[in-house]
Amino acid sequence: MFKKILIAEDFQDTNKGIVNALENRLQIEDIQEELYCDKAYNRFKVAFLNGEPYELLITDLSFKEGPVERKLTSGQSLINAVRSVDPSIRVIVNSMIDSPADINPLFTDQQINGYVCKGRNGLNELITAIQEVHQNRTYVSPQINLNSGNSVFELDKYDLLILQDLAEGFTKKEISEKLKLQNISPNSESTIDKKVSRLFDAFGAKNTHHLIAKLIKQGRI
Amino acid sequence: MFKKILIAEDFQDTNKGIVNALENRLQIEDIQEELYCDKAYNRFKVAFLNGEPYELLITDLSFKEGPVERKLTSGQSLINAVRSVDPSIRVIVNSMIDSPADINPLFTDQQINGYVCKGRNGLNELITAIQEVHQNRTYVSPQINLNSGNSVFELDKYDLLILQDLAEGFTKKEISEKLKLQNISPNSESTIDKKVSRLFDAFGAKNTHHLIAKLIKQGRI
DNA sequence: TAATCCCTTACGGATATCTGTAAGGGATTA
DNA sequence: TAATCCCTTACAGATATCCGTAAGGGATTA
Repeated sequence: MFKKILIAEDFQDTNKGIVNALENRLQIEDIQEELYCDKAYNRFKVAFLNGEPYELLITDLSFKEGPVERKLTSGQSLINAVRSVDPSIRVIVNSMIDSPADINPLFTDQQINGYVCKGRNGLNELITAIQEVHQNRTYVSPQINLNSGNSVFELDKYDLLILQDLAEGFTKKEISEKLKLQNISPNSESTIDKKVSRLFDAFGAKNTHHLIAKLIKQGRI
Repeated sequence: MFKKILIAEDFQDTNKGIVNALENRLQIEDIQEELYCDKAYNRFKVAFLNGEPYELLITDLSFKEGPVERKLTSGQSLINAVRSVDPSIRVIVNSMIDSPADINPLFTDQQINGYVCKGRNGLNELITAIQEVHQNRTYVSPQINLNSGNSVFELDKYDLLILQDLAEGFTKKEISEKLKLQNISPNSESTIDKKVSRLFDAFGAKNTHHLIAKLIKQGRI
């Protein structure tokens, strides 16, 4: 079993719950908890440079703002940071997010080793995930697999780019210009129009207000 | 100190963190945890009818759907239910919600005794809250008091009526017609225009997309 | 009573949206 | 090569939005 684990989780109650479970149920020798991504990263780096690296990082995705200024503000950025120090570090994400659209990139882009969705069985799943990852397997909470079975319309990165800009009040003309500046193609106002109209059909929305409202309520934007 | 406490919290890791803290730091004799509102309510009711009532309920507000059908789906409904059994039960809410607009009604309408906002100091605050409530005082996480100093813009019922219709894809012309049919005044398209423009200023939104996105993300619609 | 303020409403102009049509280009297929 | 399909783009017209101006009416105040 792992001997040295680092936990990044900003809610104190959750944090303690995880630490207790790992101590009592897995007899991990060296567990360290941090409430800030930056602190977690520093601790990770120091341990690595001292030749006593952590073997596993368990991290939340969302971290509240605090009184301290933050460089790393999310689990995703923490993962990138620790991987730049130690590409072989294994990572389990423990978060309340349950949409496959958000979780898939963690595996494909960031190559995490496990994903546990917080919930009524979350702690048990986390224990299982740790055991699986220790055996060099990946783990995903079962309810995530089930959900992804539902043929939900998948929003790709391009869709999200547009939708997020619309939700922030940019017009399609402005979005078109932004895409051109970033050399992202396609980028014509007309194509953006078409893409969004297609999403109206896909989500049964009457207009942009409706579409954005639906998607935010579904937690997809 | 309280001898008998009931905890309703659906995230297993958080739940365990709270239970451990209460056992170790407050030496509560009888702590019971539940992952579902309905189960918490049943346990509460049985204990009350047996003449061994709980003295304190600690509950989250948001509870995930589960495999079991639920009657009570939120902390608010759980509080109402237990109060109908035992009006004197003391209640502390432990939630991640931090908007005064949502928290104030808990005190004014539901007369809870304490509110703890989950976060990096949440467990310490919860301990303090329990001690305060035991002394018949109320407790609110300090960051909430600070926030409530910010004069939050209040959306009245008329605003909400319009915003909800906009979020459902109705045009201002359609909303105007709906209001006329319902004999709600004012109802001209022009006035609706003005109301919404005023909300742009109040919330720093560039246009309707932006406004709706902001308000939904804030949980106000 | 007269002045003032605020809310409602109408109207108009500049933009933005939504939708349909059609042209051009790349990829696949016959 | 030719036919086909799909994606991108341009364009145009009907609506809808955003925003400013101004008129009318009710309530408050001098």
